[in-house]
Parts: sequence; C-alpha cells; structure tokens
Amino acid sequence: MSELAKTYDPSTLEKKWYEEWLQRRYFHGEAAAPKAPFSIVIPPPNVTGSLHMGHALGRTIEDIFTRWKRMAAFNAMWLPGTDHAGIATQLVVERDLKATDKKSRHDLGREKFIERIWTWREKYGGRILEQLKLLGCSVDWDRTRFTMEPAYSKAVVECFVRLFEEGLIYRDTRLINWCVSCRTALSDLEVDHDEGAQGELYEFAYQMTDGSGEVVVATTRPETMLGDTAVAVHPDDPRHQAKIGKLLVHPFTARTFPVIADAILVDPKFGTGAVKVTPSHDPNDFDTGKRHKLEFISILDQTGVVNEAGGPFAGMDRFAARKAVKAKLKELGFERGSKPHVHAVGHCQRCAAVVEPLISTQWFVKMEPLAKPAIEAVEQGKTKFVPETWSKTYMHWMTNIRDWCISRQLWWGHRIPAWYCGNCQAVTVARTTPGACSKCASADLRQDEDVLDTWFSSWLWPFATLGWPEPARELKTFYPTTLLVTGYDILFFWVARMMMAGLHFMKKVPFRTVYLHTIVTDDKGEKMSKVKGNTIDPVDVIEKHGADSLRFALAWLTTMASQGKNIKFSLSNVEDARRFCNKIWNAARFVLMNLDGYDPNRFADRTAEGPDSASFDLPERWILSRVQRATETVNNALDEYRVSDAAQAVYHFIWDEVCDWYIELAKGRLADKESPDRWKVQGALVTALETAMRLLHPFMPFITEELWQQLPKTASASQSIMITLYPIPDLRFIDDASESSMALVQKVITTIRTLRTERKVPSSVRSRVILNVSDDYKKTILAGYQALVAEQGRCREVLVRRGGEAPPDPAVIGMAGDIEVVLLLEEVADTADENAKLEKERSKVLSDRDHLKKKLDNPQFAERAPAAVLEKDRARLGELEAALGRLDAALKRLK
RNA sequence: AGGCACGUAGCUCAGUGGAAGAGCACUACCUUGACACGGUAGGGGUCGGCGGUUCAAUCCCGCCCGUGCCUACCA
Repeated sequence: MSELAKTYDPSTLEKKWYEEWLQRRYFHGEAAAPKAPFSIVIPPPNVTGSLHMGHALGRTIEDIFTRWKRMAAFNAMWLPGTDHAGIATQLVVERDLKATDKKSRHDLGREKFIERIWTWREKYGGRILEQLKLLGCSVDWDRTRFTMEPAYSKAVVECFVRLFEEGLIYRDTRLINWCVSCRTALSDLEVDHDEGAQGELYEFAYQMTDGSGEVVVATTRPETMLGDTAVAVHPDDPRHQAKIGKLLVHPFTARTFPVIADAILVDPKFGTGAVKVTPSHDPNDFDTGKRHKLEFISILDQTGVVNEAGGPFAGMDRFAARKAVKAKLKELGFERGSKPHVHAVGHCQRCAAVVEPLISTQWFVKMEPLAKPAIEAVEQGKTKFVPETWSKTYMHWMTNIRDWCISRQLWWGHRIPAWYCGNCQAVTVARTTPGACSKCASADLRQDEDVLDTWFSSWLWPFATLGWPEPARELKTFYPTTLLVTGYDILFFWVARMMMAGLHFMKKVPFRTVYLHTIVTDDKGEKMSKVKGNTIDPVDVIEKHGADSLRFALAWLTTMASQGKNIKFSLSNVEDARRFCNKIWNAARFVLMNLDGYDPNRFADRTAEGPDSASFDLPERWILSRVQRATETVNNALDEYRVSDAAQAVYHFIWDEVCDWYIELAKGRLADKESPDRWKVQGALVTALETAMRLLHPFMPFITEELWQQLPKTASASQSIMITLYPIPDLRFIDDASESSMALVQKVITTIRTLRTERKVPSSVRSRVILNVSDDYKKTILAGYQALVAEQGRCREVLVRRGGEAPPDPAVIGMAGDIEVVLLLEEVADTADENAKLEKERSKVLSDRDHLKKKLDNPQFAERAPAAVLEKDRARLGELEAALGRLDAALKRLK
C-alpha cells in the first residue's frame, strides 16, 4: 500500500490534478452526448478584471453543481468567457495610456485607441480565466467566448436589427442621464443614488412683469434657473391662484415666462407651493414642459459647462455657476433664504461624477412588450429564483420597467448598425454596411458614431455563446441552461434582461433556476474595496491554503441569503477549512496504514447482496448505515441549493462519525492481525472514506482526487474520482436498529467519560463500571457490546444488570437517559460534591418530568395532538420517571 | 417615500408548530502509534419587546423597538 505524505500540502497536488483533468478532457460537454444536459453559462467577468472574492464564491457554487451533476451522469457543460465591459475597459486603457504615453484617447484617435484596447486585451484579458483554473473550475475551455469576438458581434447586430424591425428599438430626443466625465449617456441603472446626502434647498424670488409682486421658488440646483421657462403652482392653491397666467421676468436674461397651474408637478404642501420649471434639466419638469408646451432651454454642454443660453454665466463649470448664480441673486436682492435639505444625488456608476439630466438624441429599447413574457415566465414557474424572495424584487422592477437607453458615446463596444443619409437624413438600419440609403438610395451614408451599452450584448449571453443566430446543435442541447449563479447586484442589469432577450429570441427562458448569492464582505460586514484596503485576494488565499480550503470555506458560508445580508468572510474561515483538510488527510493516512492484506474485490463480492451476507458487527453496520444517511442528506441539500447544509453534512459525517467514532472503534479490532473479521473493518473504513471523498469532491476537488487515487479499488474502477458516480443512497445498508443501538452505546460511553472527567480519574486508570438498566432490550444491547464500552470508556470491567441493587461504595453515578452509570472509585468520593451534582441533575429531570406530565394530563392535548407526538412524549415520561427514581435512590444512599 | 428582509450562545450564522443547534471563541484535563492543524469533557441562550391564534409558539398573526438592503423625479 502506498505511503501518504505525513502532512497535507495543497500546492503541488492541485496543479498536478488540474493539468491531468484538462489533458483528459473531463471538462468538455459534448452537444451530441446522449445524456441529460446540465448547463451553466458563467457570468462573464470584465476582461480587465482579476478574480475577487465575489467571483470565487459564484464560481465555487457553479463548480459544485457542475461537478455534482457531472458525477450524477448528466451531460454537464459549463461555459466560460469574458465581457468587453465598455465603459470600464475604456477607462482602464485610457488610464494606462495616460500613465505610459501621457496621451488621451483623442490624441490617438478612435481606430488607434481601439487597436490599443485589443492589444491590451491580448495581454491581460486571459488573466481572470487563468485564475479560474487555480480555483479548480471545471469549465469547458473549448467553448470560451468573448462578447466582442466576431461571431458574438454578429449576434448583437442581429438582435439590434430585429428589434428595430419589430419597432422595439427607436431613436428619440429626450431627457437622459448624462455623465459629464465619461461624456456619455447612461441608462437609469447605471446611475447610483447615494442615500441622504446633505444638501441645500435654496430659495429665491422671480418678479412679475406687471410689478404686482413676486413668486418665491426653491431649488437644490440653483444654476438650473438659467433654463427656467415657467413657474408652476397648484390650481387649487389660494395663495397663488391670482398669479396664474401672469408673466415673470428672468433676472439675468430678461426672458419672460408664465406662472402655470399644474396639479401633477406641484404639491401645495411642500415649500412655498411654487415650483420653478426647468424642462431641459429635470425629469418632472421635462414632462411638465411637454404638457404645457413650454420652451426647452438647455443650459449645459456635454462637459457640464454652462453654454451661451446661460448669458453672463456662460463658460462656467456647473458647480462654479451654482455659486455665481447665488451670489448674483443675492446681490440683486432676490435671495429668500436657504435650508438644509437631505436628498439623493445621482452619480455615475463607473466614475462617480454627478450625473446631469440632459436632453439628447439616443437609441432606446421599448421594454414593456419584452417584460410581459418575462413576468409571465416567472409567474408560471418556468424560471425559479433561489432564494425565492428575489422573484418579488424581480416582479416589482419588471412591472415598473422603463425604456432602456442603449446608445453610449464611447469607442469601445459594438458600433450601432445604423447609417444616416447625408441626402435625405433617413436612417438605415442593416446587418451589414449598406451601399445606399434605404429611402432615397443615396450613397452618402454615415454610420452612427455611438456604441451599444455593454449589457445590450450581455443579455444575449445564454444563447449567443451557443451559436445563435445560427441553428447550432449546442443551442438544442444546452439551451435553456439549467442554472444561473450570480450576485443579486446584477439582477436587473443582467438577469432580468437575459430573461427578456431569451424569451424574445429563443421563445424559451434562458435558465430554469437563478441562484442569487450574496456579496462577500470583510469580517466586519464592510464591502471589500481596494481604497479601504480590506480586500482579500482569492489567489493569495489559494497560494497559502489551497483552493480546496477556500472553496470549502465559501461553501460553508453559503447559506440561503436573505436580502440585505452578506457573507462576512475572514481568513479564519479558510484556516478552519484547512484544518478539515488536514483531518481528512490524516484519517486517510490511518486507513491506508491499516490495509495490509485487504482485498477490495473480496469485500465487493461479500457485500454485493447487501450487508447481511457479510454478517457485520455493530460498528460496521452502524457506519455503513451512516454512510447512507450522509449520502441522502448531501444529495437532498444540493437538490434544494442548500450549499452550506451539504458541506456541513459531509464535514460532520467525516469528522464526527468516521474520525471520532468509527476510526476509534476500528483501532482495537485492527490490532489483531489474525482476526478473521479484520477485512470487514478494513472494508468499512475504505467504504466510508471512499464514499466521503466522492461526496466531498464537488466541494474540494483536489484533495478528494488525491486521496481517492490512493485508496484500494476494484478492477473496474474509474481512472478519476471526477468521472465516478456520485453516491446515491443504498437503502439496503440503512439499519435503524443498529443506529439506535449504537446511539445507546455512544451515550453510555460519553457518560462514563464525563464521570471520569468530573472525578478527575487519570487516563491511565482502568475503571470498573456498573450499568443499571430498566429494560431487557437495553440490557441485551449493552451486555452484547460491553467490550466496546469498556474499551472506549477505559474500563477494566463493565457489568450490565437489570435491577436496582445499591452500588458498592465508593462510587459515583451519572445518568445516560434512564440508564444509571455507576463508576466505582478507588477511594471514597466527596459526598458533598456528589450530592450537589445529583441534586442539580435531579432538579432538571424533575422539572422536565413535571412539565411533560402536566402536558400529558391535559385532556385537550391527548385529544388533539397527533398520535406519534403523544407516544413519543409518553415514552419520554417513562424514561424521566425511571431516571428520577434512580436519582432519588442514589441521593438517599448518600445521606 | 415605498418595497423587501432581518433581530436565536461572546462572535458569525443554521433551524423547526411538538424536549434549543453548528463553526469559531471560552474553561478543565490529556503528547493515547492517523491527526496538538489533535483528543475528551464542560460552561454559556426567558430564540428583540408586548399582545393574539393554538392542546402546544423561537416558529403563525398584529403592534412596537432596532438593523440592513433595494427601488424612487419630491421642487
């Protein structure tokens, strides 16, 4: 038998096995395979990215399910890839360009700059994929995709053109979110609102042209008054009714504009009841402007600088203009005060600059028709959310969905396939560069300069990666995908939109189940960020402790995330997992050290018909039954996406049952090399460990492979644990009677140990113990296994008897349920101590007994409680009564 | 402002209409031939508060207090 290294060292073993698996092509899912498909598409990380804890968590969960299903004989396919990540990537490369060449992208020009991004991508774009290998991800590398590769780009264009032809994509001039720093339009989702920023509500007055007075208005953005074209009041507000229809004069531009009545915009209870209206720079005011056909005056340019419409303030940055406008209003005597005011300000998700609402011509997707089927699909259960609570959030967003601004004024991305005619101004949308205007046939065409929102390509990911729009075999086999695993932070950005695109283009949901995991934070619950310096780099963790430990730590922490709760991650979690690895390693060493003369084929033959044919002893019957329980628990937990429960079940099986009990029970019986039953113990050890390795493999692929390889196997065994069958419960080995017998034995042993500890009996001393039992059943079992009890309880003699003879003096007693465990001592025990201990135990038993008795005496209970509960409680009452009797007798003896 | 959650052992979190759980931390003892990255035993919780439903509530319902998250155009 091969010798296992004395200590567990993940570093070499992990590299070795990943290479091996790759070489044997175990990760590849064949579209033509006759097995039931199980497919996952990876949430494509940004090409610029490197692995962070969030990725590590998501990919670990995906790998657990992929490996589990692969072993469960599914045609498992997990597709990897990366996202071109428009703004993010452009910003990264721009920064790099600035740092290395001291140039801006404009210095380079569009073409050269895009070339540079591609070069950059060649160099660094594979980094995060390489890191997935370190994690042990069993992704199908043959199918790696990138959202900017030609085939994928073709899918994006196809999608745009079809939606345009269906009237679901349109171009319009409206108020959009504009980032003055990135100089692009943003969708509503790309604007972050910081909660409760302390701001100022500034009040000033507009004068009426007829000299009849003034109207006081309030604003958080005073500079927008440069674009005011009305003041609105509520039609029913008595304070303002007389002013409706009158004209106001703008203090800086001398423009005049009316006081209008608008019940939608104005809440008469707020402020002065008069609202300044800036149709070009506020969403509500925009609508108001449309309703009242007001003048639309844009006062800011694309860089956030006041334009010529701002009169004397032209050329000033928006924030400088704010100060200047206030100063001037004060100077003119129109300032009317200011109050602190809490309100949310929109920031660009990428660069954090304050976003401005601006009027601009952009491309939009009409969302309502797309959302409807996506809502129905979830209602009908075609796609399920895990945890289920997320479906509510999804529904809420979907039912209140607004049109999606998809054009971006960037260079890096899919260019919008629309051409404008220089002759007739008509728009031609086409799959390939058109030769002539679709309307006037002019050849004077100019393609739209803009690119598409990154998410406009990502929302096609589940099917564009499988060959769409071509009728690929892959689509047929792997679409709809089985499972999507991602963070809840991109539920709307990505998940909801994939639902819409998938249903629209494929007529089927893109995935059956969406597993939304939480955000990984540091151990204090703070979001990990480089700025704060509290990040934990998964690659560092892997180097130090191994991928198995990192994966297991994450799996252990992955409970059903309720909303607003995060995974508080700390290195100590990894250290705990590593201790577990070490424990497994050493358990395997023990097993391997004791396999001399063991023949796996013989064991297989002798147990082929189930456990009875081998006439196992209690410990073997017990552990083989517990193997089945663990198998059942793990499979059930995974079926229900309870990753943590599954991981903990394997952990407890290995540590508490295999190591703490079975190995201890095996030791003595392995010592006798001549024993004819030795092979049974060896076989049970190998079976328990081998099954445990397979159960654990999806969580810890490397160590399980390494140890599994070392175990003796029958001739027909697979080459790798990866391609063995995942354990399924074998009911023939489930043995309730042995489990309860063993539980009794364990309880008695534990009680003996407790007594020894309490009395400070040195471990070298072999005690004598008497077990007073109340029924023959227990007597038979304990008498049958008194050798076992003696060994584990360090006793030289264990006497089991039915009766209540007083134990010899000196002795101490303890209760194992209703069994009186009498530990005989070498010298007289401290009676006071013993008395106090027994009194304490008695009072506990007594209160339990009284409580239970009262409950059982209640006729209502007997009448309404289910029979099983009744029976259980009656049995328990019997045990409590018996225990009480023994305790009373013991106390009496002490007196 | 609305919506969604959460409050269980010192910490991080499971859990269930029918005797309160795990990991870590803590205490005592133990170098026993797999493992001190270990073992054995132990302490520790009126399951946020108040009411209600029920034979039975940590679990279901209502209110209150506290916390987190998401969505939102209140000037």
